[in-house]
Amino acid sequence: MQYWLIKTEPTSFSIQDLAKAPKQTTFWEGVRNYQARNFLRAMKVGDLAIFYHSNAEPPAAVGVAKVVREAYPDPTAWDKKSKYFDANASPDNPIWSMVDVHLVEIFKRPISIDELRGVPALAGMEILKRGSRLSVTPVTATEFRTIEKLGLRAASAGPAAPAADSQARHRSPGRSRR
DNA sequence: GCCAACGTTGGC
DNA sequence: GCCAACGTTGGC
Repeated sequence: MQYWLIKTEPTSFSIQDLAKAPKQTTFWEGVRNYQARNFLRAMKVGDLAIFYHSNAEPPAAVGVAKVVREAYPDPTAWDKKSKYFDANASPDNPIWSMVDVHLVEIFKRPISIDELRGVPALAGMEILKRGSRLSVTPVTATEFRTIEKLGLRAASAGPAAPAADSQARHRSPGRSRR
């Protein structure tokens, strides 16, 4: 049993999309990085993954998904109409893999990257490192449980609890670079 | 919109 | 096989 973190841009595919998908299951297609692909191939049925929204406001861990089918060829690689098309891939030489994942739970509140960074037990996580770009990374059992526990804890009363539709918040101008 | 970090590409 | 140029990612 292994734990993972899978990253997606919610404008492309969000955990809400997964909740609405048939059988709340989807193909995790489009991974086009060898290291991430190799992690996909190491996934076993029953493995659990933190579902993370990148390029979101805020970037956050938003739920948990479960691997329900192990790696098999990703056909979008030889679909010329797909944005994931790779001219070097073919049914005979798939190159890229995907897994199927099923929704386990949507967190009661998103755990933002800022909050994750504030948890000492999560300090070693790949996703929190500057310049981390891998869309699939392993996490330890402790990291997984720590994030899940935060996510399942009801939002505390007060302004810190973001409403589900607070996406319209815009960035403040003039932020200084670190 | 900016730009650091990183992977990939291609000339040599 | 090196490495500069280039493209992409993703937090800010």
